[in-house]
Amino acid sequence: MFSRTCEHAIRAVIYVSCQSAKGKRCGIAEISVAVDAPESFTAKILQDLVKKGLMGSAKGPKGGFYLTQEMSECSMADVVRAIDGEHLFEGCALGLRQCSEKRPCPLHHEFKKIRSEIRTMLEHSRLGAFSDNLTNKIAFLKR
Amino acid sequence: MFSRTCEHAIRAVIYVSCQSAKGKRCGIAEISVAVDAPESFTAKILQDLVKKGLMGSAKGPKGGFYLTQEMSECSMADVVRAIDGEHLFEGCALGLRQCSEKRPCPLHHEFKKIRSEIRTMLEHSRLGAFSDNLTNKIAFLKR
DNA sequence: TTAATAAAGGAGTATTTTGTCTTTTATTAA
DNA sequence: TTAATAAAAGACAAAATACTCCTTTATTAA
Repeated sequence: MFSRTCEHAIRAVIYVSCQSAKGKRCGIAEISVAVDAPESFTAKILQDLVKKGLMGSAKGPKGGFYLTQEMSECSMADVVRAIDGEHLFEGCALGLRQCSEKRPCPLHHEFKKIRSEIRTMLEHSRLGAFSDNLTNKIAFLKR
Repeated sequence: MFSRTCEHAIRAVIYVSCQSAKGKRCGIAEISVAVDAPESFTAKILQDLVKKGLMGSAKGPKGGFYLTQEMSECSMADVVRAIDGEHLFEGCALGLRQCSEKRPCPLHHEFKKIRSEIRTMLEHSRLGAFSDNLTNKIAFLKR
């Protein structure tokens, strides 16, 4: 569904969002432990998210990663798009480059529904929406 | 969604099903052209499907691949399972190894629905069901 | 019974994805 | 202004996936 990189990204972003909600910045060391992802790889992924404006970062002591209020209103779909691109939302299930309504693959109509549900679901999930469940241990991030 | 290998597998199996419906066996050369997939790779993939009983094959002249009546009643889910394993149906969207109802990842409940729809859709798609649309050029397989 | 055909099997190569390591740059505070 | 901290950047390394090629085995039919 998502690339592994994207899985790491989503877990990290949720963790950071959760910490930001408590007014805390966090460093990669802390994040990578919290979401059980390789540290340097996580660093690279977050770098990417920062470049794409989905996360904030500050260098030096007291630095770290964070989400602004605005960022925490971004959707999961934005994160997925930033890392994996449009593929999940647009791509043909059978890999046909020019699969379309007019020239559909045999699974096109069935998958259309699924894809649109995935999209809708991800578009409606705000990054900030998961903090509470995490904080109250109703949801988990460790692999 | 599916691995590329699995995309090739599904396209090939649909093509073979379609030919079998017309009483024709087909060789890898023909299949790989029809579904626009690399020939030797397709050969390997079909080998796998044959081993797993989802397709039949015969060596020598007049040989080739085919689906029996019984095989054409298998589901797309069977093909996906044979190639990509259970992951699509079971795996956690965020890659948590022990994501479950009791210890869910933050997206667990949202994804549960999606996954079950994917499964249902694939379980209900019989391999034999696509021949007509292909034959009548209502659906296509070329990448 | 031999030649031709076609899949099976095995041992690779190539590409992409995942992940690491080291150096550089920016920020803070003593 | 210097030492410590922490992210950014860039160049690699490892692993997984995608794909190829060559040899072997089975089948058919002349």
